[in-house]
Amino acid sequence: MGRGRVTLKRIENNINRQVTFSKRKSGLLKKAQELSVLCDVDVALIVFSTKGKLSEYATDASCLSQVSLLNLD
Amino acid sequence: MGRGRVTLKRIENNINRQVTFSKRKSGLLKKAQELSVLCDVDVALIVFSTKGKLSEYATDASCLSQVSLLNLD
DNA sequence: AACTATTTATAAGA
DNA sequence: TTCTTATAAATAGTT
Repeated sequence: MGRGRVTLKRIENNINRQVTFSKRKSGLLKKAQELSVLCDVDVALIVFSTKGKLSEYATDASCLSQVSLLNLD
Repeated sequence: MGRGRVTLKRIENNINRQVTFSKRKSGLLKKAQELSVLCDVDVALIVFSTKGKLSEYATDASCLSQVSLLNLD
């Protein structure tokens, strides 16, 4: 999307990678929420960074609490 | 997207809900994979249906194997 | 952090 | 239900 086509390859520039991460993480969370509401299903999504869990989303609280535990190891 | 705007509300028509579920699940999985590759992070995504786990995705195999176990309860 | 040109996703339709 | 197409939504590069 945007001004150029996406190349499925690690973004080497640290700044650009961080910016893209922030933008796309938001988009992914939104899409997950939409799928859940529109189709009446539970969704669990966890995005890790090299330093640990950064973001999570789930429609079912109990499911999320269980999934979250995975990152505590 | 598409021919009309999205209304964040459960799709009541069963056929339409199934079709939308199939399309959007694919899109969500693709986006999750892209985020992982572009930004070099691990992502775990699970989509449940009322009848059980339907789809999963994770960049880290060990993470996925653990997450998958959650649905066996 | 905002903007906007374009790409991508997708709601309807065939 | 797989393919097409018009259009909404996401977003890459820019400011």
